Amino acid sequence: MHCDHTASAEQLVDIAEQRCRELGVRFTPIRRRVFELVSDTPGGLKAYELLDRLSTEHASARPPTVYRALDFLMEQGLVHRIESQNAFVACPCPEPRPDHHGGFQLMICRACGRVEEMHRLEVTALMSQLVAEHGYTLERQTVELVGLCPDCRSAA
Amino acid sequence: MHCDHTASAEQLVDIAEQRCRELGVRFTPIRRRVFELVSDTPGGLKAYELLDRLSTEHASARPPTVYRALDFLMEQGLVHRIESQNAFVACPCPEPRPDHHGGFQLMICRACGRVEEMHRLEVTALMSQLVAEHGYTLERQTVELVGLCPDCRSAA
DNA sequence: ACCAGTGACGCAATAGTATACCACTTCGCC
DNA sequence: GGCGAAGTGGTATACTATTGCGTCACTGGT
Ligand SMILES: [Zn+2]
Ligand SMILES: [Zn+2]
Ligand SMILES: [Zn+2]
Ligand SMILES: [Zn+2]
Repeated sequence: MHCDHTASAEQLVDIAEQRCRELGVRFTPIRRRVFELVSDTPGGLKAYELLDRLSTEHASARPPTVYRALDFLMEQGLVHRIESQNAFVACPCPEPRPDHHGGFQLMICRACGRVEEMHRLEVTALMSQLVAEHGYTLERQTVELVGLCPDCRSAA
Repeated sequence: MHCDHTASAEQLVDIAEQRCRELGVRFTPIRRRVFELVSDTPGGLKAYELLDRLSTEHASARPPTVYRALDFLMEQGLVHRIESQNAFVACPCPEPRPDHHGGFQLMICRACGRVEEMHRLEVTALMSQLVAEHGYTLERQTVELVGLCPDCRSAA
């Protein structure tokens, strides 16, 4: 039920490559590099920060370059968008599943920017029930929880 | 526990005015008009749409004009931001409370754009528990649920 | 090996969202 | 009336994201 989310950035890249092969989609050098950069940044990366870093080694990079790569990675469920911050974070799951795609929760430290991802079925269940009470169906959930992480809390 | 959310736009404006008086903050003509425009739009309004509408009657309106008004209204809890859409929606609560401020959930129809607001304590409780298990504190939650409303579902 | 079809990329322009800054006015208070 | 704080006008700019089009590279079938 819980996957462990302890994979290193390198491991995530290997897993992503493997996964793309299985799905028959192309993990091109640009996509790979973008995924590496996002994976290396625990707090998530803004698109133009990403562009800056990518530019240093890939001079022809432009906004569409990074947005296209991010769109691809999001479609594969390898990267998620943090809506409340216009930022992008790598999915830490070693084995992203389809049901996970629209059903994860992010926990964000407002002090240090750490982001942790959860995918708790109870949350999805509660949300489904909630919307059902109003006659809605649930297709996608955005859940972003902002607070203080243990480290920052004890520092304060 | 549940407030009814059936107030008309006019009623919401009156309530907001009353509320600002109580709090000792100024419900200026610009702020009032922005709140009216947002309240009149059930699916929420984008900032520049709002600017367009405001401009027709208030020629000197500029982006800062509307963002300042929106910031004020959000501080008072009269308007919420829909993070996943860069849009703003009026809080339908006749009596917004402080605990409500960071603890509401939005249900959004992807077909017609309707937005309904809920503030269910069970959700906040579950989120608090969830983050507590990871040692975090919870200060603010963004919960946006996208799906089909009853009308759009039966139409499909 | 050849070719057509598709998808990825390079590149320029533009659309859309939000803030910084400074001057001036209005308000509430003394 | 004088004062400080808050609100507004106005300009500029920063930040975020998409469109459109031409070209190139990979893929699959022949
Ligand atoms: Zn996971
Ligand atoms: Zn922290
Ligand atoms: Zn309410
Ligand atoms: Zn609908």
